[in-house]
Amino acid sequence: MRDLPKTFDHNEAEPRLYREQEEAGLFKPQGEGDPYAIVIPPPNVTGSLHVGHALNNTLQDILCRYRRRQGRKVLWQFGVDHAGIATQMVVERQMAERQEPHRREIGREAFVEKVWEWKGESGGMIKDQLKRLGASLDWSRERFTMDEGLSAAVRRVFVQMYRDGLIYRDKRLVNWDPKFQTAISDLEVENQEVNGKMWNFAYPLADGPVDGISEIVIATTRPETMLGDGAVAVHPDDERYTNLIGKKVRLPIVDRLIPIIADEYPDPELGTGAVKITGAHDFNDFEVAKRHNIPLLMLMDAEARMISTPDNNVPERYDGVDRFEARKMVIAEIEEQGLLRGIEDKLIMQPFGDRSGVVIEPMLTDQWYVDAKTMAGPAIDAVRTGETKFVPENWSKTYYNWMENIEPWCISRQLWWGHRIPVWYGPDGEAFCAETEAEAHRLATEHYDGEAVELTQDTDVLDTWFSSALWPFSTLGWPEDTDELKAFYPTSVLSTAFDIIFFWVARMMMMAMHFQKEIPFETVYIHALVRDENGQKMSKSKGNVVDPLEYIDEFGADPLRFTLASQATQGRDLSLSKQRVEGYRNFRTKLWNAARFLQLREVPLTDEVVDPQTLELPLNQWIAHEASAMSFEVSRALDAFRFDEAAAAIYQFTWRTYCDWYLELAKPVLDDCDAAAVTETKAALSSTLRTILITLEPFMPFVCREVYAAMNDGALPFDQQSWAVADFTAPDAAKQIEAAIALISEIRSARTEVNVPVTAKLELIAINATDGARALCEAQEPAIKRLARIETIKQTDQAPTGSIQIVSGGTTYALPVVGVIDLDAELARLDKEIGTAQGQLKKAQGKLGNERFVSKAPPEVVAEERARVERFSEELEQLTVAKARLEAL
RNA sequence: GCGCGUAUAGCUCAGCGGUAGAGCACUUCGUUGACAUCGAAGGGGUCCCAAGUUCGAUCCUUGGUACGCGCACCA
Repeated sequence: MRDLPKTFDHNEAEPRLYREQEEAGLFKPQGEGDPYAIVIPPPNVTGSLHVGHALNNTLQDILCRYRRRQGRKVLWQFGVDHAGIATQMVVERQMAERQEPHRREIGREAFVEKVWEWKGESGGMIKDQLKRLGASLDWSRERFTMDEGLSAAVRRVFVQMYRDGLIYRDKRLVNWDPKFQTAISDLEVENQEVNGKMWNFAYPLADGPVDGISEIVIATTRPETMLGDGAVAVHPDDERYTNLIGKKVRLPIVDRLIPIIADEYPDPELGTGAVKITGAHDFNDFEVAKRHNIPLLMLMDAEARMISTPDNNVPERYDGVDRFEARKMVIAEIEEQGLLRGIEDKLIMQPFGDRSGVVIEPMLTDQWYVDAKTMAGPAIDAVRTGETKFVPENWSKTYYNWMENIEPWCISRQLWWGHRIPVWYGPDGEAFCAETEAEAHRLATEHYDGEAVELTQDTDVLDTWFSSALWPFSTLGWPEDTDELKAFYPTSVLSTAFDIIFFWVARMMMMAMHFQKEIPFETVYIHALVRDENGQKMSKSKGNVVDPLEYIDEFGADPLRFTLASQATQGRDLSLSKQRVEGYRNFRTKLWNAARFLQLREVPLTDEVVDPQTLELPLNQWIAHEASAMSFEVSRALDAFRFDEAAAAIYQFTWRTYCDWYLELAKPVLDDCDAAAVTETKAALSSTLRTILITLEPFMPFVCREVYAAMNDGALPFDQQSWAVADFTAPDAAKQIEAAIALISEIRSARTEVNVPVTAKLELIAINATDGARALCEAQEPAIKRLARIETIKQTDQAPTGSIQIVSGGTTYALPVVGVIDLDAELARLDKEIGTAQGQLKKAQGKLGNERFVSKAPPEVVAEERARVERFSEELEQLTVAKARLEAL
């Protein structure tokens, strides 16, 4: 046993303790137990630890440490995501800051080289931060979505899906990000409401007025796209326009003739009921254009600047003009021509790139797609049958909702950082999809009848989420048939935030069901969002972002972890407040000091196993009983992912039960009792502390390890201690100690209320004590004396005059306080007690007086109510007697 | 428009068909040998509103109010 210093220095201890664990190999799968695996949601290589990571990784760490101690062979798989757009953006920005040439100038290969360099230098930051949090990840198995093995997995999957027809190339409208000049998926588009305008333009009828009508007025929020209009559509039932269907209008500015067509799409209630159709720049219009065979005119280049081509007929003055500038020009020209029929302010939904923040442009391009609809079927079934469970369960609805309406997944990105699409093209554009270039050549040679041809690889890379979707099996070594894959797949739990269900969880489900024919994980635990202490969403612009590392600096990782766990309830976001972290820092200190108390009394941690059955003292039986209950409660809660309940149980037990009561009640035993009682109590003090350390360790690994190591006297190393605690109950002992606690509390309360000086030692007189009360006073005499500041305990059948009287457990106790008693205060106190008893009695009697309650309520409820009536009337009687005596003085 | 969620103490949140809880904050008292990062005692709630189901509703049902989130649409 080594003396614990007065305080726990987390800044010194935590890094040291972490190193010790890592060096001891504790984070690697150990033993031959039932495998338990969690794959970490791979942080971005650009990432740094934010509160969401802190929460998620704390919870995963708790699960892993808990399962390890249960003897499971635990793998917590670490890895990092290459984060295509995000990383390319970071590196490009850095290059710009250093005034280095743009990536296009240095070329693809050199740029990718630079990104790898950058990754090597600054990509590991989050690892150190996770270590500071205490995350027990297996660093030796670190993977990267672009390492060799995972890249091979990506190619295998792509080729397989291509051959199965689940990946295909298609020309359709995509969400185009003009800043990054790449396509992005629907999920990467954020629709935001912005203040915009709606303009009404008149398109003159080409062949003169029809029934006196000479123009058709369309409404648009995007005037610049009118340059590419291919038609004007009206609803077939819209009587205003029936006569115009089939006529042509002269499109202003470009001076093209376009038809007026009838289609179900226009809503007669909206706008003018006539809709301009720009097939190449609007998703709805694209569908209409396809139905009516209307030409799709591309208006913009990759940077969303207007282009003038022989095809689109756009006047040359627009060539190279930014789309928003072009908008102004169009409006001005329309107005000049006298065709502007109105402007209206309007809130419009505008699509923005989630990374770039610029307005997304629908563009007609060739892209690669995954047939998500086909893939979704088995993934939906896996959740519906309960093979994979969402916790909390209601997230499965979100999952179904999305999966059942899933659209093709655009997986190609016009970026340089990422997995290059494994497709090579022949001179005639013929595509050869293969895992290697050599294989592509083989296919090509075969295709071209033995003729060797030049092949060029597709220049696009894959969506980052494509490789993440393989994470649960690619990190275990797939496509190789590894031992890890056999042992740890399917993984046990996936823990993540709800906003990533579509991006990641759903796609992992689809890929896993297709390639493993088995679920990727048994449980998807969806944790809450961390908000600031006012419940506000954290954001850089609000300036309310909490840096978890600051809390770790100030308080240590343990309190932060405990705070996050204690707040991790189901179905509600959590608010992270500094005060709460402080509160749990105090909790850590409390535990520390309890351990110091044991040291002071020379109680080390040993492995002298105390069989609770052999305990003699009710006090020790009681703490063993409580410790057992606590341990089972924590297990139950963790099994159900109720981190908050687990944290509450261990907190409550450690502070309230062990420190407040058990240590205090044990002191008189240690001081005054015989050697056997002292020995037994020391053993119980020790084994209960050990239970606390074992149970708390998943939540507060650092302080628990430090205390255990310092106090260990010949016991097993901490990590060999098992989670299991004897299932022990001692109802009689529990009853007695609870009664003692109740009595002591009531004496203390009465003393305070009647203003008895704290230092005054009183006599306690049990009046006509019940057998139980007699036994209690005898067995717990030292404790009652010490904790309630009692001089002597007596039994009598007559209350003395001039005393406070309390009723506890059916017995009246008198505390003679002649000279110090505050008569009015005691009267007031008794009145309060009487009032409470009366209230309870009335309530219970009321129920029993209700005929229907007695006949319909379950018998045990009725019986309970009867017992309450008895108890409260007795108590009331005793209190009334006490009051009468007092008044008689 | 579709879907999900929340409303309980001053604050942040648990909870339960039968007696309403925790942490923090607040009040009073306290340098008794683990702990002032502490201890003891205490104050504080129409469990959002209304109706219904029930012997009994804070809890279940319906409707309302307020707030939040996701998806879709808006020429």
